Amino acid sequence: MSTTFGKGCHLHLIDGSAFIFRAFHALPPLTRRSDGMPIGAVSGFVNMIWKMVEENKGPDAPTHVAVVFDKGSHTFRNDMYDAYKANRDEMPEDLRPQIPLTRDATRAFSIACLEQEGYEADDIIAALACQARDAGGRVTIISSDKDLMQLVGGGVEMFDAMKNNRIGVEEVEAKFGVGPDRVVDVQALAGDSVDNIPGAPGIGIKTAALLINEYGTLEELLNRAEEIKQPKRRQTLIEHRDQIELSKQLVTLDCDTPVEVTLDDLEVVAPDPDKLLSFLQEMEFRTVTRRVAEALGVEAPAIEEARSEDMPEEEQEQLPFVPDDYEWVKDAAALQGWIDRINDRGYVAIDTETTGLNEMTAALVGISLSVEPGQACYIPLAHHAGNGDLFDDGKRAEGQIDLDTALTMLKPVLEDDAVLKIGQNMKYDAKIFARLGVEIAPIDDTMLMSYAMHAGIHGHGMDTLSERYLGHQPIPIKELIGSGKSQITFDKVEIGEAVKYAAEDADITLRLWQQFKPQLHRERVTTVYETLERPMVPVLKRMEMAGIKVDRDTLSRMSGAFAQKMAQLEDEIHELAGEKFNVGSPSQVGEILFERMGLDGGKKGKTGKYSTPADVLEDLATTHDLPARVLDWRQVQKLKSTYTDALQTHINADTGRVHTCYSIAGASTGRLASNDPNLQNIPVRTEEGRRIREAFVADAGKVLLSLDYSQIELRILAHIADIGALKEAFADGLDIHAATASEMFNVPLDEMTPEIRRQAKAINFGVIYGISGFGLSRNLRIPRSDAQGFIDRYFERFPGIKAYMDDTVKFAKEHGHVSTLFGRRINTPEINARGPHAGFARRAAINAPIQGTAADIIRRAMIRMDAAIEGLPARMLLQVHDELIFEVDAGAEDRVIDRVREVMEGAAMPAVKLSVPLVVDAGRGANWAEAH
DNA sequence: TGATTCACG
DNA sequence: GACGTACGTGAATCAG
Repeated sequence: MSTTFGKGCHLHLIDGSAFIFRAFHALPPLTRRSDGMPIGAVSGFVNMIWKMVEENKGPDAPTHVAVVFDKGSHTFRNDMYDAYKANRDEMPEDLRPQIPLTRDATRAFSIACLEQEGYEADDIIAALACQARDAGGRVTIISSDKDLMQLVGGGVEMFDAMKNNRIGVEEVEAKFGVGPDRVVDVQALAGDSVDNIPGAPGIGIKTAALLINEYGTLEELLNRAEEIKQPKRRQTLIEHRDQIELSKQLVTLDCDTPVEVTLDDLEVVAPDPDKLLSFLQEMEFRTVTRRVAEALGVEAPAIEEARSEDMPEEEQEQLPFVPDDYEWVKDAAALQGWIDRINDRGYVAIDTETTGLNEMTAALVGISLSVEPGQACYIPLAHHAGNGDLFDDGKRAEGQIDLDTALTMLKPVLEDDAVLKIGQNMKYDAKIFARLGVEIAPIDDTMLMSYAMHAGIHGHGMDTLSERYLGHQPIPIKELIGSGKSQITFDKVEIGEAVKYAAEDADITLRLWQQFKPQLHRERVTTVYETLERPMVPVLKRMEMAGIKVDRDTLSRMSGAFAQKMAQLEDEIHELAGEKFNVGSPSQVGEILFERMGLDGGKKGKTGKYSTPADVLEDLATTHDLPARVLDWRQVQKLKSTYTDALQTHINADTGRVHTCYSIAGASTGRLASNDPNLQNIPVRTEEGRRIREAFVADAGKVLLSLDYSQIELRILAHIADIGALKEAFADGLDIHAATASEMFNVPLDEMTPEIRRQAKAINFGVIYGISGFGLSRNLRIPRSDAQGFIDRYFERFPGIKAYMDDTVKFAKEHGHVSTLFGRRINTPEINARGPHAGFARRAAINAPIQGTAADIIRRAMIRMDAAIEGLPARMLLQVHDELIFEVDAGAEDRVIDRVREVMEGAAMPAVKLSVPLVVDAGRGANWAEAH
């Protein structure tokens, strides 16, 4: 059995200590039910280890594996430098007792568990990685710690398990600006605040990389420090030479660290089910116990517990999933049996299978139902006998009910007010049924329930929810229909297989519903679900099915013109460059600009390629023609490919209209998202782009109306943060940006200049986004210190803003979420993270209540709109975050505008009484360009 | 498939 | 003291 480590072997070294800290900080505090012992970090650690085990089963599976931990707080580095890691916080009280348990967990998985007094995990990892590499094997270090990046190369790479990123030589170069072999030199110069490595004061990674690349090595640099031109750098390097050399010693990992094991000791061993499961049972990890047992093919041990009200549902015992138990409904009698059961119950989980993802064109293939966990059926309606290949004669498969018969039988139940229909993403099924003349109602939707509770934590697709809350991975659709070119439609799937897949979906949906329903109350989001999520389903269903008329000829003409212009620009660009290249390739553009032409400002991205975003090209365009032409080319190319070409393909053959699909649970803030096609990003900011809106037209004899909220987010900010000056300006109907400018810069309104107003406008927007001096300076293209000055002044004049920001962040840190004025919850799981994403999470938390409240308001307006315009010859077609588009009979415009405006302006009431007025602007025209 | 770029609010 | 930063989306394209 035992082999000697060598060529063909693959060693996985898991940075256990890093795993534990990430688990501890990423997860909510969790305690063992029987005795209250904190076990959140152990749980996260176990899940991560299990994930590594499960995900590394392929041909690239490790042959050897170890989890490596830090041991003790005193290492040989402290002897060299007593301030080493001195700024580390004490280990949190809740974490300390969990440390030994993570060792137990590792051993329970039958994985080697390594730690050595006086050494850090990094040292052991380094020694083993070197040994394995030298023996001709491959090594993957599972960690994202930059201190380990020096080891990369020559068969050693890293893997960031959180981000699922491989870290190879290129990634290291992207981070440090030098190869792995010189990483320690850069680290020695740049230092590290986290580990308290001093480095050279005033020198960061960028500068360090620059110096090392120029001089080759740190030693060479220090020896020739006198030659450095910049006086400050020269002085720093000479003065702090000792400190820099010490830093290098501190960060350097030693391949010769004595380790107490050999590589052969680390050979992968299959876990012993008894040992592993009894550990998991002892920890009382229900979900992972079940999952592991399932994977190992043994029965999960029971975990004793008293079912109690406050116990999270996801931890409760549940029935296994047994695909063979699902029923294939072959005739009307069997279907009647299910209908009787549904009527008895008063509810049913339902799912439809169709030939495609587009509800406007897909055909119904079958329906699945479930009324009790574990019990579900599939009613095939339009399956083919063959599999779509050459020998397929297109015959109907046996054992199916006729579609009309089935629908006639089901329609009374599906439309019965007394029977609740439960689905996952019900808008989809409701649209399919609507096309067949069935108006399904009332409904519940597990996707929307999850969204009300878990927005910001994870997605809300069925696979995610099932894995997370039922501990069960559903049969992947790919196993039935394949993927890519050879993909088949569901009607070609053999019915026996379809039953297992489709009925399972109904089963899962029902189980999720049973779990989520009481949770909504506990999480205090029932009102959000019932007033802001669920009612959107019929509203959006109608809008999407209505679609908007798009004139193909207009688009086609524009495409032609754009093609000509692109060709012309391309010639000019090649001429200017003196060679032909792909203008559509940012990296090739970068090479031309920054290498051939030798322009400054070239930045490389993660992939080591030049990056050439518009703002960079704009700067270059002031002095050169080529970047200006590239910008022009890109604009035209965007308009053509994304809009004038692509939109034509979305025109429905039957209706002649474009039917977008809104995702209700897509954006974490409560906004809708529009896709296939996205009609929320049709150009408007440039004259050329705006003309695309001319292709969105009203039907004959009709007119398009556009009504949009004026400055809704700033108004909400003024209300929430209670800014008197802003509220007064809104109440008086002033130009808000001019009023802000006036207040900030002491300029009377009648002396306001466009430039000053522009700056105030940028600040107003910046505040909504969680402003920073850097961001504002880049936006306004002014020095950072000036930008910071503006912000300081803004906070001084409107102190409520700063208070709002601080309070919001504080709330998020304490509760893990923020809320809108209407109670919508946006979770902020990253808010307590450290490192670069901390800033993102902070700004997102500041923005979410504002953006989310605006989203809630327009949702409320949309939900009331159908009743409000009933009897008027008008249909609501589109929503673009703060704008609604209607199609109305010519002549009815004024009446509709009055009614719609009233609903929109009063949409917050009565739930929230805003202290600022909401104002709605209206436009009308034969097309969207005119109406806007 | 991920990175880059750019369209919108 | 340095680092990297506006918030939220979807889609097309390049390149590996």
